[in-house]
Amino acid sequence: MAQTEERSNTDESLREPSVEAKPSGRRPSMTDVANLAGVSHMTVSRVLNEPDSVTNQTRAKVVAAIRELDYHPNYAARTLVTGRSKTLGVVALDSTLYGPASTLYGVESAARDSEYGISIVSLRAPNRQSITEAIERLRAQEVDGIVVIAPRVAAVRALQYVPKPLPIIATQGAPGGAVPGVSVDQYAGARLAVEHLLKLGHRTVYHVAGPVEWFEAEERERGWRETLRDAGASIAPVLRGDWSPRSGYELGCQLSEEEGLTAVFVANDEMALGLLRAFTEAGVEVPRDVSIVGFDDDPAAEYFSPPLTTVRQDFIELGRRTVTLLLAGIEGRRNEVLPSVRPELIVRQSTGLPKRRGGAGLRFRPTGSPRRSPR
Amino acid sequence: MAQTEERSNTDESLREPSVEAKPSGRRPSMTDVANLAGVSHMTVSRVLNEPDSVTNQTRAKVVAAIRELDYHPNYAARTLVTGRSKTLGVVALDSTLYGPASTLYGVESAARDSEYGISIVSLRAPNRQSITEAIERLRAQEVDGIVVIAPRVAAVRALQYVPKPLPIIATQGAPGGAVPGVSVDQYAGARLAVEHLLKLGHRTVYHVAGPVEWFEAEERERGWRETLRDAGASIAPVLRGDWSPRSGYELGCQLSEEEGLTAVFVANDEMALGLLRAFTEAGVEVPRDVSIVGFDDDPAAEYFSPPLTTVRQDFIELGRRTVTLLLAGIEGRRNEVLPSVRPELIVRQSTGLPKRRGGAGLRFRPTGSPRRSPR
DNA sequence: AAGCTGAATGTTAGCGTTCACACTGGCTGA
DNA sequence: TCAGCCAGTGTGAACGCTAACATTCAGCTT
Repeated sequence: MAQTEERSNTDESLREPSVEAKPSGRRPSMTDVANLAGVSHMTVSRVLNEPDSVTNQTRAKVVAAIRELDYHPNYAARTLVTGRSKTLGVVALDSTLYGPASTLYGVESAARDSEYGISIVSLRAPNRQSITEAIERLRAQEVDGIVVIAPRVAAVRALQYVPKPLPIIATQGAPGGAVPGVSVDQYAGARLAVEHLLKLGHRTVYHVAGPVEWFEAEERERGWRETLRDAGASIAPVLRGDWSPRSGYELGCQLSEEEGLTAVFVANDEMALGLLRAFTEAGVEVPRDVSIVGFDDDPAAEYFSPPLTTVRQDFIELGRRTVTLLLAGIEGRRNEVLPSVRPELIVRQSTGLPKRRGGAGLRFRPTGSPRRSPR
Repeated sequence: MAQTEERSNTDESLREPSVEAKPSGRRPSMTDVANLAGVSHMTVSRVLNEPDSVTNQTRAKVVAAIRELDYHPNYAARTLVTGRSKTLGVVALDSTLYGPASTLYGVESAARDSEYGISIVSLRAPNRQSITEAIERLRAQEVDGIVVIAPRVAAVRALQYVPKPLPIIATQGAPGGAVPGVSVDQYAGARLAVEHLLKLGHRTVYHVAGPVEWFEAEERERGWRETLRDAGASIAPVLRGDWSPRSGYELGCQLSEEEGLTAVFVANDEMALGLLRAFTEAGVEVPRDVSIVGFDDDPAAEYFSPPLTTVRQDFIELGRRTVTLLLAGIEGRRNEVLPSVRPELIVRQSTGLPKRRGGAGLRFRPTGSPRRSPR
């Protein structure tokens, strides 16, 4: 009864509006809408995809029918026939860090504005196989393009093995690399940080870098190194962490024993927090004894002790540009180039004038409670 | 030339193995595999979906053909006919916070293990309309079920308006609520925190709660309140933040002026950081003057100044159980109940014995004056 | 007035799967 | 011996959509 399969073959009167409602129990299809509106399913399709090719009057009827039935197009069917899913894949590594999480948010937001959905795959291990596997997985889901928020050198190298010409893009990727990328200008950000320190009068600046193989880490390090070089300052050996507060802490313990240290540029805020902690424990006071600059402007950075001077990256904008570029690739407009996003220095209280020259080594403090300021 | 469209119509000899390879330029289809293996497309389908219903020999041939052509099934076609996409939708609010980001990671990881993909939609505003819209969006993408990592009361209420019986589940949702949910036992976590403080000798504990409308906030508050009540302690009015460090800071400024305050239970680590900062600025020393306990165990908490005593939630496990429950719903095994995840107290250095009885108001350095005002 | 044009709409044939059923043919049991 | 069965396989028809082509018919041109 519910199904009316025995519709007569001589159906001239079929095109009466409202005849033949949707068989209840199933989601309404384009044909159901067409029947209700008294048009062909193709007209419904046109109303959805190229509304201008349909009369105002017809369109109104169809729109009304769509509303009445609460019709939603079936993406699977559309994908099957067009070969496009209107979905972007995102490969994320370590998405609990502030930076990647924000970038993901920016990407999602921008994709939505362009009517694209987002499928996400996290990486378990940051090796090439894992990346290849993630990409395969997304390909199987028929994504139209892929964003990689795992800007490691190895990752990008792995991308080159992607067999089919699936548009792919890396955030914070190497500018001019084999895989197109959009990035915040890490190099410029690093320069901002180091120049700030130099301007305050520090004679040189130490650097706690991110892990090797990460483009961001490399660019920040390069910015640091070249700024120092340009200023004729001496260049201390680089210390290398893994972005985590823990690694910052461990490196901080080392640094607190370093003679003559007055300023550190740390490659992200999380590590800077670890450094701060290590210095506090060692009785090194920031910024009195040592100035610290971070990177990212994690919302927490403002509440560190002391509030952290850092370089702000606009991750949302980064996500937005990434999607713009990827969609350009998908729609065939290759080779579009977007300028990198400018970072911004946020000066807070973790930086100050260098300690007066000739002071004692850092690890020697006046006896007594090391934390209490002499008041 | 590349395309071989003119394949003859009289193709009786077509079923010869290896005759008629896939027309290059297109992704191989099931039929291409079938032709290569000398079987029907249906046999290929069976090899993929119910391998046991096929002879070893046949299966071997088919598998070989699949390998040779590097065949991957077309999910869109499968989804179209089965009505299932093997994709889970995730609605996330504020996914740059540590908790939600970790949960997302746990969900993704668990979904992958069950061969499900993840589509994500972020919420712009935390209102009901936005949630409904997000769910609509995911429904359009034909997800098989939805996880909501935005455990607000309003959100869950919105879920009840979901028209079709789409399995839906909320992390950290109300146990026994209208929408099923899995959660870390927030109530127990709060008890852990407050009992710890009480055991140290604090006569009462203040509470900085999360925003109203959040289940987590409510449960933590309830745990705090009941523990205090059970201990016969007095209950101070609740302060309410929005999870952000900034709100913690603002509330901390207020609290630092509070007479008789010796212990605070803060509903998450980010706000606790803000509190710490406010106290530091006000000259209130933690834990000497005031003890603080947070919630979540953000990896950064260990490096706060001082390192934060907090309640650890296993977000990964939470994500895992959420997916388990959701898949049970999808596969028709409704009403499955999973026990909540136990939280764990991590004692660090932000808690200690209460200030020696007596003592002036908090913003004054201890000078040995009696604390209990002889009222 | 006949023919042409082109905008608006309709018809048909897939896209690559799975589902429901039909067909084999070797084995069972009477 | 032969109906009956069952495991293994094949056939054809959906699923809901869009692409490509076909049709209609008002408004022109000639």
